[in-house]
Amino acid sequence: MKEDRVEQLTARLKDEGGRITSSRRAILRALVDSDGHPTAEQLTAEVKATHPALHESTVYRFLDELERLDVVDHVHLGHGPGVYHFTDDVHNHLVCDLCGSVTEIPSSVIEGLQQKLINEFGFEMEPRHFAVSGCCRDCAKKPTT
Amino acid sequence: MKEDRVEQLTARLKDEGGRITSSRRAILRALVDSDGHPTAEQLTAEVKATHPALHESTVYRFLDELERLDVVDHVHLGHGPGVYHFTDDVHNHLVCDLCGSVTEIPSSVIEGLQQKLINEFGFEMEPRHFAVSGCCRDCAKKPTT
DNA sequence: ATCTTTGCAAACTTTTTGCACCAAT
DNA sequence: ATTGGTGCAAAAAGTTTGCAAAGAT
Repeated sequence: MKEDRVEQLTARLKDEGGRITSSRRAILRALVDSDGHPTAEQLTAEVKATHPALHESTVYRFLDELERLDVVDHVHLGHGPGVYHFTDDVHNHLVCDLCGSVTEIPSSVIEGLQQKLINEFGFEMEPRHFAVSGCCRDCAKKPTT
Repeated sequence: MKEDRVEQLTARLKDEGGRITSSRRAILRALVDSDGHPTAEQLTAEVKATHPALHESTVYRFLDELERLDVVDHVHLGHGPGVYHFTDDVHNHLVCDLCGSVTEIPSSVIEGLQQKLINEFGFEMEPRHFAVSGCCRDCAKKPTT
């Protein structure tokens, strides 16, 4: 349940010494409700509908806090703003350079590479902060416009 | 020879209808000389030493032009400014989230993933615009500071 | 002479910060 | 009553743009 999710997270926040404000609850709601990869701006807009005074800086600050608690993570999908998602939603992103479409892929797809990087370079790839850019199936079909 | 490289590129530019100015030649020199991944800012600083009037916007515009000609490419290694490199210098980057170090890896390392993405998702990964973030060998050793 | 390219200043986008006020504990 | 969170405005940081002057062809 999405309600539960919000409650669970506010409890977590309280545990860590954080305070629960209506802004925060509303931002969490928006984050839980958005089944996608919202930007800070989109979250702000969403919450402003019911909470007009909310400022973008509050959203950024709260998202930072949530990142510190390892609850959310942000990814750069391309040149635009970063997008946020829950850390337990583990997957990776294929971003099309041409049309900007985002395809989620299960992390199993990249496990091979992950292992190789550890073996050969001692590098622990962070699969969450990782977007693969390229050209999606649809754009590959189209003649170069 | 690096001189040759600059000549070859100016010739290429001329072919495409571009004009060769002293700024452009100097930017190309700086790009050829830098054996790394210079940012637009670093290139500007470099060239300004001998060409003080140069403006950052000129560098950006010229780099855009070079990208259009598929001579250079830019990569986002992390949160900072983009870095530029010649497209024929094909390699990939491992960027450490903690210390920011950049490890170049041969593209052979990622060929497996590349093939998998084509087979499973019809997605043509663009290996040049692709940085893998994570934790490098050295930082993995250190206790979390 | 023409048409690019340049330098400049100013806008723009995304994110961060300083500060006084407000609100949760 | 504390202390942390908020709104605001302003500053960063990186990049782009409009424009008139300068320069390459």
